[in-house]
Amino acid sequence: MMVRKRSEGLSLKHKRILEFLVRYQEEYGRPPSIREICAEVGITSTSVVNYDLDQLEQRGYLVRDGRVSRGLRLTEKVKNVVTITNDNVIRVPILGPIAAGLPLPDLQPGIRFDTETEYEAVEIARSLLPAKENGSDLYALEVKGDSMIDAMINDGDIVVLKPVVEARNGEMVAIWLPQTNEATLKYFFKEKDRYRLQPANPTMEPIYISKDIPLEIKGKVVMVIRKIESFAL
Amino acid sequence: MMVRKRSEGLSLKHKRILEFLVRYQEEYGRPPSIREICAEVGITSTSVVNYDLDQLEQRGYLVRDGRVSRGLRLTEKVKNVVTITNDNVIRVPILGPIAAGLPLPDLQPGIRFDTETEYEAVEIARSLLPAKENGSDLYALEVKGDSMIDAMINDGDIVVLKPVVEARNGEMVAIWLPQTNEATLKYFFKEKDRYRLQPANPTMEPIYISKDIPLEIKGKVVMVIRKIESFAL
DNA sequence: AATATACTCGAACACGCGTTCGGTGTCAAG
DNA sequence: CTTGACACCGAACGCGTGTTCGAGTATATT
Repeated sequence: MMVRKRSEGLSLKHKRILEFLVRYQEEYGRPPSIREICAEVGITSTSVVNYDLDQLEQRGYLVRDGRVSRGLRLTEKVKNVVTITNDNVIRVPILGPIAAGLPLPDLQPGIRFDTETEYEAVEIARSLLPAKENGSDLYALEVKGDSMIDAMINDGDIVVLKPVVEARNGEMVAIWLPQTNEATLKYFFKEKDRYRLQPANPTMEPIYISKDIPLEIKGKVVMVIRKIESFAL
Repeated sequence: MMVRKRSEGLSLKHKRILEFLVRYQEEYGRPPSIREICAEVGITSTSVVNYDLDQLEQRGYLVRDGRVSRGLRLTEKVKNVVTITNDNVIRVPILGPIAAGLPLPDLQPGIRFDTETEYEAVEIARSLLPAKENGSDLYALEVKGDSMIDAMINDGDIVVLKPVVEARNGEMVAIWLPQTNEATLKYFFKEKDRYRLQPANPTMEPIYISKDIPLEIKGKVVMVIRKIESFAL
């Protein structure tokens, strides 16, 4: 018992095929064969898939190159139905400024920023990130003022962070100190009874913070980007 | 009569094949068949192309999926040989290191780096560059050591430069001082009888250099990228 | 009830395509 | 000269793959 749709629309099966086409194309860099589509969608006969592909072509979602294996190309219209992930570039939302006297934006690690609200964003080539990092939960902050200068981070720089609440020794993290109302970027080391916050500039002395003092880790810095326009005198 | 190459390198034919693979992939969204490669490169036998593809796989330029039609995927390494056109990302070649005691790589502004030699490269999203900058002549240097620390640039940072030989006041430039054998990055100001080289760190004092002293400007810094792995103790 | 339309199936066909193998010619090392 | 590594050829094999056809089933239309 199949669900019938009007001839103009897309049936559930059509969408499954389109999704598979996109997924396969992203993974292998080539379209699947008709029989591979059969296996995926659960159709036993190649002629049915052929039939469906003709329909999808007729409705403008793809173009078929007759008589060549894997001869189909997806069109722009597919983007109306299936979200296509670009493998080269990821968009990292800039959640706000970071400065000594400003609270850091609150966020729950793990949640994804959807397209509901619009953010400023920086685009980062995937090749700049570690291979294991998929980048889906990264966020960015724009540095205001000179307070991070001992971390070799200047006014206007953009820091890209991965949301974490705990840090391993040696990682550079964004820290919020509620008592002194201070946000800062430092290399983080946990010692016996204190935290050692090491500036990135090796000529500068570390700061020690007792474990009694509240300290919130907001994220781990994975990248710093500085766009240089001209000297701000 | 064919030109022989050493087994480690890439012959002219290999490059032609790789270029065709990229071109075909960009146009059709799938790899060509072996016989299509035959027709393109002017080889009559499919076994030869098969032979060459095995070599290219062995050298890491592609991955073959056995027994499936058009079953090959290009790897990142291909980008060292063939320029891949992509709207979102530009590839900036890393010409070498920059350090206090090292000469800066020589280059003529305007020339394009071709595929003769292989470069390391960084990928930068176009959206990070000024709109007018097309990015075709940019190059990058990898900072070695702490000598640029007064410019807030650390060991391992990557600086992206635009090749210029003259600088306007307020631009950050890569400078080579032949007399003291020093390469450095500073904000550049031309004054009456001297140059003023201003560190990026505003708490540090500028350096003054007489106009009699030779000074070569190698490029204008347009971006600094810092990838943070972990603290190098 | 009869007809048309849409969808599915299985099978067969013919060509596309990757793979393998024996053989030829070239060049450098032993 | 002999040997072996390397590049190339042509042909054949066999499976992958797109295509076509006849038939069956469900739903809607007349």
